[in-house]
Parts: sequence; C-alpha cells; structure tokens
Amino acid sequence: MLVRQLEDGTCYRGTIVETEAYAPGDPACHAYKRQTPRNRAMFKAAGHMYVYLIYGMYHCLNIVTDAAGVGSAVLVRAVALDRLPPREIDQKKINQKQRQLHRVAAGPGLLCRVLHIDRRHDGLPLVAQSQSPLWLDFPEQGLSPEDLVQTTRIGLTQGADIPWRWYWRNHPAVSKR
DNA sequence: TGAAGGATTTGT
DNA sequence: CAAATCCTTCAC
Repeated sequence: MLVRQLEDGTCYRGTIVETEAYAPGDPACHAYKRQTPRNRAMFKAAGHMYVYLIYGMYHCLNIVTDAAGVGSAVLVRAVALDRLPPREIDQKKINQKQRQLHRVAAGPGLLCRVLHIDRRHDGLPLVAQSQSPLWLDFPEQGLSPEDLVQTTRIGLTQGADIPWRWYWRNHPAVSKR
C-alpha cells in the first residue's frame, strides 16, 4: 500500500494493484547500460524511489527493491485510492463516484499526477515519518495468490517478452492494454 | 550541438 | 492512429 502525504498534511492511501519490474540484464531497464544522472536513484538501496519524466508530460514512480549498486526498480502502474482527491470529486458525477475512485490513479502517469508525485521525489527514501512525502504500508491481509496475475510488460520495444508485470486479477484500475 | 525517441495519455 | 511536450541519450 502506497501512502502519500502532501505538504499540508493530508494523506492518501492507495492499494498497489499493478506493477512492472526492471532489472539488470533487462534491455528495457533504464539502468541497462550504465549509471547516468537520470537513473542514479535506481542504484540506491531498496526502499528509495526512482521518479522520472516521460513523454515530456507524465511522471513515473518506481520503487528500488535491490541492493545498493544494483540498477533495478519496480514501476508502480496503478493504485486504488481510499478516497477521491477534491479536484477529482468536482469533475465526476456522484453516481459514478465509486467506479471513478478506482480509475483515478489508473496508469503510471495519472497515478503520479493525481498524487502530485514528480522528480522532487527522485532518490528520496520511503520512510514513514511525520514529514515524509511518501512511504509504504503493509496491511495484515495480503493478496491471495490466485488473484495475482503475471504477464508481459506494457508499451515496450525492448524486452517485450519478459513476463515481469503483475496485477490484481479483475481489478478495475489495471491497464486493459 | 543536434536529432531521435520514450516504462503515457487523450482525442480524432 | 497521431499529437502533446521535454528530457535523456547518443552520434557527429
């Protein structure tokens, strides 16, 4: 579960329902060739974030999961929010509210836009402290194995055959392809 | 210094 | 299916 705390203190909690992994030896990984200014955070220790700008308009949030010095990360593609941010509520009809709630943070770009995640967060640690912008929480009840689907990643030209995408089966926030 | 292209999203 | 839009990477 992803927890986002804005500067004014308001918190949003989102259940992570879709992810993709990018690891060493993987041609689609931003750290495939070497360390650069952009992918620097991918080489940090597990528990840091790697946030980058894509297509000039969207940010993508990654969570570093391997040891320091290993360039890899997990892209968070979708979360199911616990409630709608005010700006979203204004734009949606009330009778569609429940469905929209699940779709608001669907897709890596929209997820970052709605939760105000950008490159200011690149390289920061995910720690649950009073002033932290972002951290992870682990509920008692995990996802049951039969609800976890593993398949190939989306939108890639390289490494398109590597099955490193996982998502919550039948969840409305998951990318439809 | 320039050009090509990208882990996306939206509208035509 | 192409545009929006800007940053990164790589070639010259």
